Formats: sequence, C-alpha cells, structure tokens
Amino acid sequence: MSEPTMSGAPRRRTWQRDAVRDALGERDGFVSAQALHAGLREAGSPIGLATVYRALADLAADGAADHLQVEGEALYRACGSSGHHHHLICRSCGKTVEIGAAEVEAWAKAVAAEHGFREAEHVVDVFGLCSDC
Amino acid sequence: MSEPTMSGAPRRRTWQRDAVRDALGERDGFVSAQALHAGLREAGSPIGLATVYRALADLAADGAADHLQVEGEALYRACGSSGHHHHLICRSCGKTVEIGAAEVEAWAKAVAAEHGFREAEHVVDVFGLCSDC
DNA sequence: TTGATATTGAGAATGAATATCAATACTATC
DNA sequence: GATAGTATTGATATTCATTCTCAATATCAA
Ligand SMILES: [Mn+2]
Ligand SMILES: [Mn+2]
Ligand SMILES: [Zn+2]
Ligand SMILES: [Zn+2]
Repeated sequence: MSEPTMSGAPRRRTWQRDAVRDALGERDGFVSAQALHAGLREAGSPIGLATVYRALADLAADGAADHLQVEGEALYRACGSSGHHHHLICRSCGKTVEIGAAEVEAWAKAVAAEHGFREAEHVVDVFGLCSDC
Repeated sequence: MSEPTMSGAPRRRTWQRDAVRDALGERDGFVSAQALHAGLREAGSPIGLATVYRALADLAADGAADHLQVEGEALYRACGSSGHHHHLICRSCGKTVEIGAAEVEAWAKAVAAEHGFREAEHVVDVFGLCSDC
C-alpha cells in the first residue's frame, strides 16, 4: 500500500499532500475521499482524485488519520490523539468524538482468549445523533 | 430495499429463497453474496446473482441473518440467536462465535449519553485467529 | 382456475477504489 | 546552482461489488 517506501526512503513533501492534510483538518467529522476531493476542487485546487486517495491512505498508515467504513464507503478523519482509540459519531452531521475505553479493550481481549482466538483485533464504533442534530 | 412490501403483503415463498437460506445455514462463518452464489451454481442451481443479493438482504432485514462489512465487502451469516449480539470472527477460516456482552452494551449507551448523543447504535466486532488456524 | 402482483434474472448501469504509465516534482549530492 | 535518481502525480482505463431495468414467470388469495 504505502509504507515509507519499499526502499525505506522518506515520504516526499508535496503541496498535494499538504492540501489533503489541511483539508482533512478543517473538517469536523469523517469524510470520504470523493467528498474531500470535490471540496478541494471547488476551492480551486487542481489536485487529482487518485492523489487524494493515496494521500489519505498514507495519512492513515502514518497514524495521522483515522479510518472507518460505513455503508461500503471508506471515511477518513484527521487524528490528533496518538494511540489506540475509538469514535462516537453523529449519523447526521458527522461530528465525531474520540473515545478511549480500557474496559472495552479488556473485554475484547478476554472474549478472544476465552474462545482460543489469538492476535485479536476489534472494531468498535458508536453512532448516534449529536445534541445539534 | 426490501421491507415486507410497500403494500404490506407477506413475503412469497420461492425455491430461490429457500436455497439461499439453506446454503447460508450450511456455512460455518460469514460469506459474501458472490461466494454464496458461486457455491450454489457449482452445486447445480441456476439461481441468479441478483436474487441471491435480494434474498440475503431480506434475511438480514428479517433478523434471520447477521450482516457485517469487511474491506468494503458485505458478508452474511445465518443467525440463530434472536436479539442483539456481536461476533468473534476468525480472520483466516471465517469461523464465527456469537457473543453477547452486557458490559459493552452499557458502556456504549453511557458513552453516548455522556456526550449528549441520542438514538445510539454501535458496531462491535472482534477478529482473530481461531485455534485451528 | 384465475387475477393481481411479488419475484426472478440476464444484462446494463452505477460508483468507489485501484492500476497504468508517461510526465513531473523532490531531494540528496556534488 | 546544476544534476541525477526516484518518488509522486494525474488523466485515463479498469476492476469489481452492488444495484437497476423490465419483460417473463411464479406465488397465493379468492
Ligand atoms: Mn479498542
Ligand atoms: Mn452490542
Ligand atoms: Zn450531529
Ligand atoms: Zn480459523
């Protein structure tokens, strides 16, 4: 996909990557690559769609963006907090709250072990309607 | 999509729907519509792809099938237990264990309320490698 | 048996995401 | 600053899951 580069070279800095990072940072909640690209174009940027897809994938790989799938569409969001965490997302406006939950982590680990599963990972997202919607 | 029917009519019984329900029941874990259709055709059934998609959507709507998305693909699984529950899924062979978790339910509800979100729902899935893999 | 209509399915259409690949932009190095 | 090696870009083609179309058919209540 897009690790630093097969040869270990660093990631080059381009105005396209900056544009994607900035545009993502200006959004409140999760956005699709398509939507972000449309927004950039409307703002006058000539950036290409494929580039937006690649930049988002890189940001996610670098931990600078969170990623989730809803209704078969990949959504991204600028991620400040480092480390493992989850999200509380507004179904209507997309507003998102980052949440950590030690109890859920412990539960997931325990459930997996209990049934003989190893290398356990988990997907935990909470959706609802925020107070503004 | 596939509610009972706009006019409230019941769901008609067809060999196609039975075939999909049966094929799904014979599988251990989650399957895609494509895979299930391929399996049915291999077994000699002339059932159409669109019909498999529709039957699976109906089963899910009726609560007779569980549904989840992984890597942009919709997966289905025959669901015995009624009521809300989650899954522990083997990444490799697809083996699945249904799990209920009152603690996670309570946590999700509390987190949503804490941030002023209402009508909260949640997605909770645990993936790992089962003891056979 | 019959009529109203839900269901089916082959093929077309949609749409997100990825692959191509020549042109271009970065960066380290001199 | 000039240069070379290569990562990046993007218009375009392509893939692939899923949905749509709509005429033909099957189901079921009466
Ligand atoms: Mn977690
Ligand atoms: Mn739950
Ligand atoms: Zn909202
Ligand atoms: Zn397994």
